Amino acid sequence: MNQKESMCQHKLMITRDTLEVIQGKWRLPIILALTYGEKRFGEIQRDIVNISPKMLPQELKALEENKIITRTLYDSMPVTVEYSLTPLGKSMKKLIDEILNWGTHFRKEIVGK
Amino acid sequence: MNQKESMCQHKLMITRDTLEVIQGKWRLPIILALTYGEKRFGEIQRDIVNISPKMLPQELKALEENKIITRTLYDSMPVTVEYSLTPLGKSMKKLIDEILNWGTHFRKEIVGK
DNA sequence: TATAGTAGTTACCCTTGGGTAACTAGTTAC
DNA sequence: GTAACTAGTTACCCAAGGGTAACTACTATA
Repeated sequence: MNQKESMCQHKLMITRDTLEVIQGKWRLPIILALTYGEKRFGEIQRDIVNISPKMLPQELKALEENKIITRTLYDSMPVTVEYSLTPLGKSMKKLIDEILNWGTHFRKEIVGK
Repeated sequence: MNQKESMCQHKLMITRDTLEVIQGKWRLPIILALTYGEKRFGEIQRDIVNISPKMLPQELKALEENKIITRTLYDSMPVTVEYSLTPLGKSMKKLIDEILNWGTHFRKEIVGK
C-alpha cells in the first residue's frame, strides 16, 4: 500500500469514528439539547419530542461511554439525575456549526428549489 | 411554541438533512474518493475496498438524487461511466474537514487513551 | 464460439435501529 | 395504603441497512 492509499484509509477510519458519535436519529438532538446547559433526564425527555422511553436511556448511555456527556446522580428526594456536556462534548461546537451551516446551504439548493 | 423552541426545531430539521447525506457506511467514503477528481465506476469500486456490488450503485444513485455527484455516460466501447462531485458536493469540503478534524481529536481523547 | 471487460440488477438473507407497552424501585404526600 | 413523582428496564415487534450470489446486456477480442 502506498502513502496516498494509507492516508485515505486513515481518513476513512476517522470519519467512521465521528459518524459513530453523531449517527442515528437521536444523538445530535440530545447533544443540541445539552448545548444550552445541563439538564435533568425528565427535561431532556420533554425537550426532545417523540423520543421513546427506550431510546433516551440507551443513547444517553452511548454518549456517556464515548465521553461526550456526563451523568451526575443527586440523591435528593426523589432522586434526580443531571446530564451535561464534557469538554469533549463541547469541542463538537465547530463540527455541529458546520453541519448546520452546510445543511442550510443544502436545503436552499435542494429542498428549496 | 415560543421562538426558542421553534429555533431548535429548525436546527433539528437541518441536522437531519445533513445526516441523510453523510449517514451510512459508504456515502462519505464515496464522496472522499471523488474529492481527488472524477472517477469511473470501476475505479471507485477498486478504491473502496469491501464495498459490495449492491451498495455501490445504490449509494451512487442516492448521492446523485441529492445532487452531490453527477453521472456521465460515455458511449465508448465498452461503455464507461464517470462520476464527479457537483458544486454542491464540493461545497462539503469544510464540513468534511471538520468531521476529520473533530474525529482526530476524538480518537486522541478516547481511542488513544 | 467462448472469454473478458464495461456497468450494473435482482432475490434472498441476516443484523441493527428504533418503537410500543408494560414493568421496576425508591420516596413523599394524601 | 394508595397515588404520584423520580429515572429508568425489559420483552416483543417491525422496518431499514447492508451482505452474498447469481444474473443481465452490450461489445471486443481470441
